[in-house]
Amino acid sequence: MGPVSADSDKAAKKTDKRPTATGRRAAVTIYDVARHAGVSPSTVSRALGKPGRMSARMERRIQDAAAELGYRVNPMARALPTGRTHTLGLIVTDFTNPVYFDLVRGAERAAGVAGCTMVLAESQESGEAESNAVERVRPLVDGLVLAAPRLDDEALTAIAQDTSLVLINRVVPDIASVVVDVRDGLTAALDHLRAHGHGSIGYLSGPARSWINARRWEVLLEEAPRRGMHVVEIQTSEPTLAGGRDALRRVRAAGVSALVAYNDLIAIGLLREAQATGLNVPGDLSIVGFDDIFGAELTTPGLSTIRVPLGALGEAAIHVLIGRVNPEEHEPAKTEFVRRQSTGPAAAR
Amino acid sequence: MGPVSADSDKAAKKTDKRPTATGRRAAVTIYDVARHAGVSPSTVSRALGKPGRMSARMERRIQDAAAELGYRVNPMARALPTGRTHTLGLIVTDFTNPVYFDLVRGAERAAGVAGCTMVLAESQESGEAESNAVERVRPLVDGLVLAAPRLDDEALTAIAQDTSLVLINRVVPDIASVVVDVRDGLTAALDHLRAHGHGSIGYLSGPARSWINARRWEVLLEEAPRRGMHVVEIQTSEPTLAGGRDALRRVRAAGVSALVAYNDLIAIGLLREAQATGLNVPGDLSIVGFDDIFGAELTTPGLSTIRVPLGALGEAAIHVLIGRVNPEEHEPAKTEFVRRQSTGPAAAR
DNA sequence: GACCGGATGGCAACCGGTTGACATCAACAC
DNA sequence: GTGTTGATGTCAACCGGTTGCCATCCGGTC
Repeated sequence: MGPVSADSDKAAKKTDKRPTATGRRAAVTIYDVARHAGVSPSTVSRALGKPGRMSARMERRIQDAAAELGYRVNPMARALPTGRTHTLGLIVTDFTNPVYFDLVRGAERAAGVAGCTMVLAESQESGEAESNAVERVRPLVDGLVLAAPRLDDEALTAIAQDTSLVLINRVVPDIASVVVDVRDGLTAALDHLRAHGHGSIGYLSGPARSWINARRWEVLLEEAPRRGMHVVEIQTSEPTLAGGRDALRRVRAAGVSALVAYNDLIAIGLLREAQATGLNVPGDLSIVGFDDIFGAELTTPGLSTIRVPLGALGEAAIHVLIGRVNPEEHEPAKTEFVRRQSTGPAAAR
Repeated sequence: MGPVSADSDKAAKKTDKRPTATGRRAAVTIYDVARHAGVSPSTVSRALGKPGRMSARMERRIQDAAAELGYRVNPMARALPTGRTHTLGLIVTDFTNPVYFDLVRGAERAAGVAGCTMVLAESQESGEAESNAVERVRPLVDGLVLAAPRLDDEALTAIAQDTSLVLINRVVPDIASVVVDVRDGLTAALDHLRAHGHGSIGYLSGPARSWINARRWEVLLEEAPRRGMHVVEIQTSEPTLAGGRDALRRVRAAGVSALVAYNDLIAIGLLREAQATGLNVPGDLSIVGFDDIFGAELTTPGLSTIRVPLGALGEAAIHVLIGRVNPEEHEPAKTEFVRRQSTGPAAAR
């Protein structure tokens, strides 16, 4: 399994000709393979990259030589003339947000299957940081996935000009994107709440720049009145546990009996703050989260939530990016209401 | 997504851009900058990379030209002659394990500060997948961080031969590593349990190949007897919620009154399974987790656990890797016992 | 005025692949 | 025998930077 030929000490001086910055040994190149197989480097390149261009015997011989020497192509060197790096970038807003766990995994798996490696960056919920992250990875990658970007349409369009781009949970004209259809899950949640006597619900909103936040609110605005329910938007300071906690005052002031939150973090934050102040969930207040992150089922009561297939979303984004799936053909993933114990009958008033 | 740029003949523009293989515009090169500034490409390279080698006036002029054209160095092209890619790799065992999210963030931040980008891969708790992941990213990176690797010492040593390597929570002779000192947190947890009358505790162990699992167990073996406490190892099938749930039978059979788990996932799994079968935590069973992941404080009762400074660990690994910190000088991060509600007085027997 | 040495910028050879164009050669038809 | 053709392998020119070495120019000194 050793990638280094046994006589390397004999040729130590020669191998040492190009020590890398870290003082490691230089890798085997196609020139080494070519010499070993008695052909020219270009022939090696073709034997390895363009099957069928030459006689099967020659091809075989070269492949054997390559295997014997433990040759591995140098992605950098390959990228230079071809312009293709076989690397894909994924930029998320916040690494520590559990929402992204599955998304990152889905993307990484799909990339791996396609023979690509992933570079990852974080935009920290800020447009500027996001822009920097994009600029940093851009020259390195064949394509880029932005999850719930905070940049405006114009900036995204400019990026798409120079780089293939796929957005997750964001729609911008002429840019490919994969989105999840929130209607199914949301209507199921509304039906569930109405069946339990909730006539007036609050929406704990997410970041103002978030397209998916606007989308979720929009669907609620359509669907709640259709069911004879009132719905109000309640601002949160940030899409985190703290943001949920801070919203309790406004929730109580709003006088709603049930809430749908922009995400599970907000929902959990609110849940715990409500309990801390002596409220009973779901007795006094029903709470529905969004995403079904790790942790949503750990709370007591378990958080009812609208599950988003995050892994599938990440995977789909990569498939669209590498052209395996036509963006128009890509069917939005479905959401699903997961009933746990944080929702129940509305308190008699 | 048309692959052809429409205006390729508008080369008279300020930034003349040629179409590339992917149909995107080619980036500005040092040749463009050189022409624009009226100097040779090598001079541009030096002006941008080796300050002080030339007159300040010339340097300024070239920098201005570069800025005006929006020049950005091509990392691939730079990597070829120098052998330095300014990219670092991080390989974790499982993306969806919340343990890693702070670690990834810490690493990514440290890398960003050092002007490096991160590539990320997952080894799925298997030595073979880990090996593949290493092979894939290796030619791409200047250095590699392996978090809790499952490969054996020999394989790791072989990797370190060709690539700078830093391990997290694993010690192998002659390979740099950053580890966390579990003794502080563990002894605090033991003291806490003993003070509550627990004389016999169980250790819910982690993966057999995990160095840090062995380490945690070893410290328990040393410290528990020293306090007059008995301690037994209780196997788990996997370091996940399911692994914790499955262990309940063995826990009951062992007749211990308190448990320390290899990680929080196992602890939470056990906690919930115990509750599901009617046990009271901490009334019948005290449980201590490990790591303090997101979610540990969400359970009811909140999980007492031994906090590991994950973010600092990831950051430290990168600092060691890029040589900012001498591995010998690096002081192990401290762990800390976080008392919540899953631990309490031992039941009278 | 001739000489000298440091500062400055350019030439050209890489790094490790890819690829269009071409040389070579055997087989085959005429 | 010659001409044609297709299959096969090589040559050499890139891709976009970096860097050792050399040419030039400048001011200053004897």
